[in-house]
Amino acid sequence: MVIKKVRTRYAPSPTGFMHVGNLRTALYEYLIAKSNGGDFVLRIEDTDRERYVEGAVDVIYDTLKTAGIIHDEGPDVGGEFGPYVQSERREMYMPYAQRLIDEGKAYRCFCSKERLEELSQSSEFGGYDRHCRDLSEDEINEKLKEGIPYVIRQKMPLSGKTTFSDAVFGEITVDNSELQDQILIKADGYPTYNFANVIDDHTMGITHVVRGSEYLSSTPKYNLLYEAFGWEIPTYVHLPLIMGKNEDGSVSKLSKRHGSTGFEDLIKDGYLPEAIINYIALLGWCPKDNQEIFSMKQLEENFFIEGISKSPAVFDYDKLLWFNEQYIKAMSAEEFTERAMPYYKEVFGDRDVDYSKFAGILQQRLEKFTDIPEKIKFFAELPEYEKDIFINKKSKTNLENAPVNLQEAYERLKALPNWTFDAIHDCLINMAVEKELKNGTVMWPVRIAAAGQKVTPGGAIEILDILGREESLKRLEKGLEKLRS
RNA sequence: GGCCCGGUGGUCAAGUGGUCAAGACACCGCCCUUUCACGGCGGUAACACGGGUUCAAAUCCCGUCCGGGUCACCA
Repeated sequence: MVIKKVRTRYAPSPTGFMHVGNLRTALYEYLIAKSNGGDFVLRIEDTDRERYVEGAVDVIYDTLKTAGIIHDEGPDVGGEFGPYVQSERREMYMPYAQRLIDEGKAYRCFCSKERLEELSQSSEFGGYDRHCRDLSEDEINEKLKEGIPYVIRQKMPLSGKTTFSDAVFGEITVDNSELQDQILIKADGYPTYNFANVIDDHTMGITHVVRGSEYLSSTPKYNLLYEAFGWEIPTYVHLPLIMGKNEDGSVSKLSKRHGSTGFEDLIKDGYLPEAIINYIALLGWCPKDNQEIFSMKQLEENFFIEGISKSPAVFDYDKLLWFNEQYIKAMSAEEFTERAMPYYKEVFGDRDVDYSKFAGILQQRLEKFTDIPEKIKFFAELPEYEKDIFINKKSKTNLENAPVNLQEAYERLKALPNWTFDAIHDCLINMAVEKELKNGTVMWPVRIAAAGQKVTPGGAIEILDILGREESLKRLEKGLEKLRS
C-alpha cells in the first residue's frame, strides 16, 4: 500500500470576517496535516462576485498569520497545484462537466427558474422533477439552437442507498431517493460550490476533507461525484459545530448576539491569539492526557483525529478568559511590558513614566490587557474619594486612628534618604512593629491616600514606589487634609 | 415536515461492559495576605427518559423526548 502524503485545505470565502468557527476549522485542517507530516493548503473561494469585499483576502492572510496557522501552498506563496484562487480556475470546471454529459452521467436542464419555483411550491416532488433528465437528442439540439439557457445537472441514482464513512461520525447511509439531481454548472457557466469543491480538492490532491458538520448531509452528493469520475474518495472529517448560549438557556449556532465571534473582535476585546487558538483547539477535541495548555507546536505534535468530539460545543467566554490569564502570567516581564505598552500610553500619553515596575503589580492579576487602563489610571491622576474608605474592619482602621497613623507614616516616609521599594518597605513595617500595630493598620490608610480607591493592583509599598517621593508625599498630605475635614 | 447527526455536573470534557463516574472553567467555603488578585486546600453539582441484552450497562440494541444540522442556479 502506498502511503500518500496528507494534504488538507482551508477554503474560505473572502467576506472580510473570520468567524471563530471557521478559524477552528482552519486550525484542525492545519493540525491534521502537520500531525501527519503533511501539507496545509489555502484556497480562496471567491466565485461569488456579489459578496466581494475589498481587502477581504488580506483579512484571511492576517488572521492566519497572527494565529500562527501557516499554509504551505496558497495564492501568496504559490505551489505546484495552482492557481489557488478559484476565480482563476474558472476554465477548469466545464470540461469535467462535459465529460459527465458524454458519459451519460449528467445532462443539460433547460427548465426556467419560474418552473422550478412552482415545483418547490407544489411540494409534490419535493423539489426538481427531473423533467429534462431524459430529453431526446433532438429535443436537446432544438433547445440549444433556440439559445435557451441551461444548467448542467448530475444524474443521481433513482434507487438504492449511498454510504460513506466519516472519520469522526463513522458510517452514514442515506437513501438515494433523498438526493436531487444536483446542479454542477450554473446558467452563467460558473460551477456551483459543491462541484468546484470536488474538482479542486481532487486536482489539488487533497486527502482529508475537513469541514463543519453542516456539510454532513450533503456529503453523499460529493461522494457520488467522486464515484462518477472514478476518483478516490478522500477521508472525510466533519467537525462538530460551535454553539452559543442564549439568554433563555437554549443554544444555537454561535453568532453575534452571543458576544464577539470574529477573530479580530476577540483580539480587540483583549484576548491573545495564543489563548484563542489554545481554547478553540480544545473546543471539540481532547488530548489523550487531558493537558490544557498547548503551544501551537505541542498541538502539532499531539493532535489526532480520533480525539475529535461528535457533539456540538458551547463557546464559553469564561474559559477563554482563563486561558488568556494563563498566557499573561506565563509571559516574561519584558514581553508583558512590550505588549502592555499601548495600554500604558492610553493612560499616560506622552508623559515620561518608568513603566518597568508595572508588570510586577499587574501581571499576576490581569485577565486581559484591555483592563490595564482602568487598573492604573489612578497613578496618572488621584481620583476623587470619600474619606470613609479609610475605614476597614479587617485592618482595624477607622476615622480616629487613620489620621494618627497616616501622619506618623507620612513623617517617617518624608525623612527617608532614599525612595526605594526596600526603604519604603522597611520604613512602614518597622513602624508597625514599633507601634505594635497590625501591618494593615499602617498600610491601609497609606494605600488609600496614595491611590484614592479601595481596590488597587499592588499594595501600599508598590504604589508609593511607582508614584515616586514627590507625588506620594503630596497625595498623603491630601489624605491627611481630607481626614481632618 | 422528510432525511442526517448528537444527548455525561451550569460550560468544556475523560470514559468504550465491572471506576466510590476523572480533570478543567465557573460557583461556594477555608487558608495565605497591607486591599484586590495570585497561590494552596476543600466543597456543591452529571450519565435525558423508558424498555430490553447481560452475572454486570454511561458504555450494546429498540422506542420516546430534547437539541442541532440539512433540504438553493449561496458559499
